[in-house]
Amino acid sequence: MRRTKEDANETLRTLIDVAKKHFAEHGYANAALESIAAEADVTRGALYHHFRNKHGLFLAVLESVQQEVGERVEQEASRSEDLREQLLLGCHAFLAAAVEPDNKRIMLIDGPSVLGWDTWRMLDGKNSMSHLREQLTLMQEQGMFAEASVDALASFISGGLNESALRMAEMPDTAAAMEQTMKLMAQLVGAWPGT
Amino acid sequence: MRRTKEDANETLRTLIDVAKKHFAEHGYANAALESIAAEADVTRGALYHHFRNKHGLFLAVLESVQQEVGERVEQEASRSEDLREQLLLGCHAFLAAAVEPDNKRIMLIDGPSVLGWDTWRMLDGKNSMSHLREQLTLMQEQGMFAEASVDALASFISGGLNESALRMAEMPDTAAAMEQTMKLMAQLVGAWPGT
DNA sequence: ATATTTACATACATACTGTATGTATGTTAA
DNA sequence: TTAACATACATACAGTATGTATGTAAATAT
Repeated sequence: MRRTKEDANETLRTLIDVAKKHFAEHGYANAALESIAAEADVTRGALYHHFRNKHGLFLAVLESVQQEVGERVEQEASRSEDLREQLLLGCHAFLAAAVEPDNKRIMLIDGPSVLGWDTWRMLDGKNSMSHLREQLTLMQEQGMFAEASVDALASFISGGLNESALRMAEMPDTAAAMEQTMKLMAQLVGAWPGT
Repeated sequence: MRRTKEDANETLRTLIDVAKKHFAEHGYANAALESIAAEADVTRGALYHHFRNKHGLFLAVLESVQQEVGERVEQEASRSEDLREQLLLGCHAFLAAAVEPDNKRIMLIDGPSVLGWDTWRMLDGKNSMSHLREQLTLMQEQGMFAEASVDALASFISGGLNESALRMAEMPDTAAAMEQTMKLMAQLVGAWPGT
């Protein structure tokens, strides 16, 4: 039985991967730890060895998802030197990542419900949300978004993007939906007074 | 035992009210039907007589909440003749309603997770969301929001408002938070090209 | 080489949902 | 007016999922 430390890390990652799939597919509530463990070729005992409880497992999954999405956003945004373009590229990357079935439900739907909004927000703050706020702050320092509160703006945009992603995911032509949403974002960012 | 039809209606409404409280306080997952039934002075048998299952009870609760919020939004919006003002008044009413602890979690957090986003969206579409879309359509017919897709815009604003409400609810000074958010909304709506 | 910790498995307790069935009361129609 | 039926519950039970306590073999530390 008992394996080496590396093997343990592998089962841990396997558990996260399998759990991610199950959470995305069935939702948090309907994902059974028994099934997850079985598909990872361990028993629930192993799962409870690596994670405190179901919440802990979900937290690990969400962290992994958010980190990956955050990296994609940052990477795409960095392809431009223009602040406004950076923001738009970042939003595009976020939307593209968020509509993926594996990410959608975990990030946007079950996340706040399972962990509570404040915890979810803290996690989000360590990833995509923090980039957004930084970017908006920079832009405001350049005179954009005149008197607006950056925090309020960041929340609004973040929520708007989330809901847009969910809408996009339900539409038959995702590409067209993306274009609609990005055109809207461009108008929004471009039209702001004090630009 | 057995009561009249009116008594039955009363227990039904009591169940919804008590359930609303429990769902808001503990969240859907941690609200026990046993406790809800007990506080309504019936057994779970009565609950299962009136509702198909826990989802059914939650659905009834959410419908009640959304309808009430929708009415408040519509009423406030109707206090002006100006399309833009109507929109802002409606948003203000929505935010005011959404930050209330009893409504927040049910509407904005657990709703999509418990019922699935599509079902939640359908429900939302019968209430606040439909008003928003109608309003935006009217405004676009007057030349506002030039080329933007009304659907995409409605989703974005709706999501933005939801997230803003959640942020506001966490802030110590809700009134100040409301002002920030409304100033932002006003700028957003006022600054749009094609106005 | 032995002790101890680690990485699991197994067995069990608990809690909650859902269902099946029972029962008393209201309702309706002959 | 009463018999037949429907309604509004209560009670008891089964199923399922989480979580916990304990056991065990292998790896690691001493």
